[in-house]
Amino acid sequence: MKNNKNARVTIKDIAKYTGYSIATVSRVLNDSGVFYSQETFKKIKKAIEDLKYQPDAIARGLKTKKTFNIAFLEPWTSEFFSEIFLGIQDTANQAGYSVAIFSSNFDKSQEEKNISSILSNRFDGVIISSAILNKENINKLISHNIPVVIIEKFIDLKEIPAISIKNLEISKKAVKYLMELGHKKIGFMGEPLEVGRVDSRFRGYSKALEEGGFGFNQEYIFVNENFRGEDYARSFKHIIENIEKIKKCTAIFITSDKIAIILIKALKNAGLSVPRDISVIGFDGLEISKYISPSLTTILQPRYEMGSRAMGMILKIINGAKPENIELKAELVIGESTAPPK
Amino acid sequence: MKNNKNARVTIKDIAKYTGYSIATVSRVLNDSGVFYSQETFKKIKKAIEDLKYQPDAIARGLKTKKTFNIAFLEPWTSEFFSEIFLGIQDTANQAGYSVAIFSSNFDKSQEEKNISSILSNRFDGVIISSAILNKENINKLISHNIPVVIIEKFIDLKEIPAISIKNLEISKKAVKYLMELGHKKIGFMGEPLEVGRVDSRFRGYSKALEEGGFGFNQEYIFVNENFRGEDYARSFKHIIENIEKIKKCTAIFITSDKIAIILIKALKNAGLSVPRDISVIGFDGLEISKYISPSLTTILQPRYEMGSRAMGMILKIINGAKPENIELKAELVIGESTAPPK
DNA sequence: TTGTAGGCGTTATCAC
DNA sequence: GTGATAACGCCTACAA
Repeated sequence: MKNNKNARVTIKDIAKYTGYSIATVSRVLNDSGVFYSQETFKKIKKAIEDLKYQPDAIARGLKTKKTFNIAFLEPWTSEFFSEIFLGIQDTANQAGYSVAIFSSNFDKSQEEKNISSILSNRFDGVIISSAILNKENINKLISHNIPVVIIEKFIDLKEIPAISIKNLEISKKAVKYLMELGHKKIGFMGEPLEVGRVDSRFRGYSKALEEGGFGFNQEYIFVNENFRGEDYARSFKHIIENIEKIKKCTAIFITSDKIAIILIKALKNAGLSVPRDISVIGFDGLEISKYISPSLTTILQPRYEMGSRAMGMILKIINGAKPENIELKAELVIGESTAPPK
Repeated sequence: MKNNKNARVTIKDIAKYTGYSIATVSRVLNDSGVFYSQETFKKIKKAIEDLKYQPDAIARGLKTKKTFNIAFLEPWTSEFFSEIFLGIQDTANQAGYSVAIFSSNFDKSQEEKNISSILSNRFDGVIISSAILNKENINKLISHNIPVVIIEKFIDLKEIPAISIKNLEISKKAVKYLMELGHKKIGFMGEPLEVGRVDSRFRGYSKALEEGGFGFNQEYIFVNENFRGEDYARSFKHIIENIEKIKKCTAIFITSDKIAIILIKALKNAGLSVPRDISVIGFDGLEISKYISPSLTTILQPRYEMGSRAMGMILKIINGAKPENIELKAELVIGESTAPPK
């Protein structure tokens, strides 16, 4: 039963090999009930083994309209997304789905291509944890009726279920912690407010100051385009250029561990030490943040859970339900980068 | 021309909408020559716009046996793989291919699932930059005649084209650099030799010692299972437990930046300072390594190029050629973590 | 319990 | 230049 070339083994080959019809083979393949005898089942299963048959998801999908593939959109394959992805994958696998990652590399036209590929390949669902650079793209997905869930990003479409952490609450808590240490000149540093959930983090920061009876000081706000993306050097340069202003703070609350790490380096370059001269709080709770010196005080996001819950939402939508938005709790982890002001 | 439900717009709809046959529509779609008039072309193009038609890659793939999808296998979505992926993607896109990432999360059964999904979904090529935990899996791919290329991993199958850096050469150079600084007690730390290309790195280390007239000292070798994977805590613990032995070295060459960073922290915990007490050289050249203190002396791998060349090899195989193995040059980047012994 | 046949959305081989 | 029509590999009524 050798095919001349390397032609795929199909359901037809199994049928010929066993003497059954393709219909029966298909039934066994799909285990879809009891419409075959034990013997038939065994014989066909054996043939599948013998011939190393691999079902053709493409042909199947064409017929069934289901591919059992989920797409995960991230901006960059960084450590931050690893555990989110792990959570997604575990939950997906359990339900019989596979998940493929699409990275936009912060590029608009790449995002376009990814969306187009997802559409063409009929993914059954899309989990987005990447800034959508072009809103049109998301409309394409929903207009094709593909279930979409957003993780920790702001998108002003109420129909799309979202999952995020309690950014405002935890940010407030972090800043209050700084206040409790005795800090009065507390800065805020991060990407532009429209990125991710930076706006909520900023509101948490403001709220904490307000509730603490502190005035809001524009001088202490370091929100800048240069912090966007993955260009470490650009962030570093920007900090160096603004070091004099930054030095006026005794503590800074930052929207990511990455920027926090860069800041600490820049301060050191300028002859300042963390936390002796300035305290620093990051955001994300990356593993690496525990192993640098000083280790970071940071906000740990429950990444695995964010992923698995997001996938759970997708499954709900696939099953016709309408999931509620979810807000998970984050945790303030105290490291070595914060101390009372001198 | 509204379909009752959200049915996909098909080539048939376009045909009906324009009055042409599906055959003609297909021709225009594929731009496959000049077998239609300008007018036909325009009309059909317009209809595609009007109806927001998205070609169905699934149906197309069923017929053509080509999906124009490439799979990239990584063990974990870390920063290290970002640029490799970027290189792959750029080259793939240029040739009209999309690439999806599959992460095994260091899990054998997940790897199994990924391979199975890739097979079922008929990916046109697979780029592997993940340890293959089960060799059977790779055989599945080649027995299905799917082009495979390996990046920076050791796999004992001569038929599979591989791309890597000159591990031996650059490792030797790094260790010689330590010797030039005056170090005599130089250690080697990393994952078991069968991981990735650790064996070549170890050979480079040994060779440098040998050529320098140094004896090889088993006491200075810290190769251990605990350095495998992404468990920072486990690596840290292992180092702490062996700190007395490690202290006997005045310099250590390490197989990854990640372990190097953890080592520096552990040494600090033990009251030792890098590079004052011990010099450290990492491997990979991650961005973050420049922004910790001390910044790492490390070996920079040309990640983007590794990716784009790997994709180039896949394209060659698809076109029927047999690509040669490639060895790229890496670069020793001097940071703050190395100094003469005290 | 099993087989026949039509169709999923395309492409490709024929005719016209 | 354009239009029927048969595949591609699978699923699924409908028959038997």
